Amino acid sequence: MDERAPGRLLATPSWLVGQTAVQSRRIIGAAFAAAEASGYHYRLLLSLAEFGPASQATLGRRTGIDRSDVVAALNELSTAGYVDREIDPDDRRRNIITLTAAGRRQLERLDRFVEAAQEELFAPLSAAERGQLTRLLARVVEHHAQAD
Amino acid sequence: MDERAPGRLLATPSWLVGQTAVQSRRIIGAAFAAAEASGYHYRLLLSLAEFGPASQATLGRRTGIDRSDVVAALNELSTAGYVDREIDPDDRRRNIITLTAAGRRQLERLDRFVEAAQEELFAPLSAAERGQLTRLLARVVEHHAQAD
DNA sequence: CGTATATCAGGTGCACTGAGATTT
DNA sequence: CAAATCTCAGTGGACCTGATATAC
Repeated sequence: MDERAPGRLLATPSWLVGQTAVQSRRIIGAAFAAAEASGYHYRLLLSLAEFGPASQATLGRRTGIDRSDVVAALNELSTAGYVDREIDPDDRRRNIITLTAAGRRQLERLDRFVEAAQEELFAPLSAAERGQLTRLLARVVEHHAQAD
Repeated sequence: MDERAPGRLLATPSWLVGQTAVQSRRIIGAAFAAAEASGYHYRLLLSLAEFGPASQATLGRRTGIDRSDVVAALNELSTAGYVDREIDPDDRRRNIITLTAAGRRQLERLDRFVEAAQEELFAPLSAAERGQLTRLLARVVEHHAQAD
């Protein structure tokens, strides 16, 4: 029984990226599920920690999460007590989302999961190679982020 | 309005991989949809072209597609006339899937889409850098393929 | 007025799970 | 018997669309 992948797939970067993303979701998704969190939660908490309070629309643009999913994820984060949501008095269309102390602690927990997941996912690569990979992909991602 | 992504995300390889995969699906998915195809179709046709006729279980293992999705995708490929499906006389549990001439032509069409998509997706990278990226990711994918 | 924001309802592609029927 | 194969029904997370109400 031959289970090799087709050689042309193994030479196609877009397929390799997709397969790596699958592994990534398996590893990180399991850890996040155990913490009753999600990738959306992590991205939102991270953005709030780095840039401070923001409106939902801004959070969506910063994290690449759809406006519609931002609503749902913030509902969950809010009922868990990780963020506060209040109307902006200067522009009553907006909600101002603020990270709570509990939210900061949750982010630190999730950070450890993410850290461990990198280790597992990129186990075959040296630190220098991981740096290479990160720089190459960052250029690709930034290139497409500008085209919108 | 600040729309920068959090710096820690841009330094997290698993997130970069995921974002690149999203762009990849956008670009290739659109082309495949126009050809009434899918990523599953491409992978299956490619595997058949490289290794010849195979059972559905073998196809699933080679392409990383779930046995359940192999059934559905082959239904579509079969009604489109791109593959033949017949019972293996030596083991009547198995179906032997064979690529037709039309399937080979369809694969060539899809190949051109995939080729063009690589160009668009990895536009900011030189040929040498794309080679680097491919080699790094191939090692990651093969590492996780062995662990099953 | 047009634009931006927040919300809700739904749709899709992809990976996956569980169960059943058949054959080895 | 156990194990493998094929099939079907359904789940779930992530991404995306369209429509609505409100405020600027």
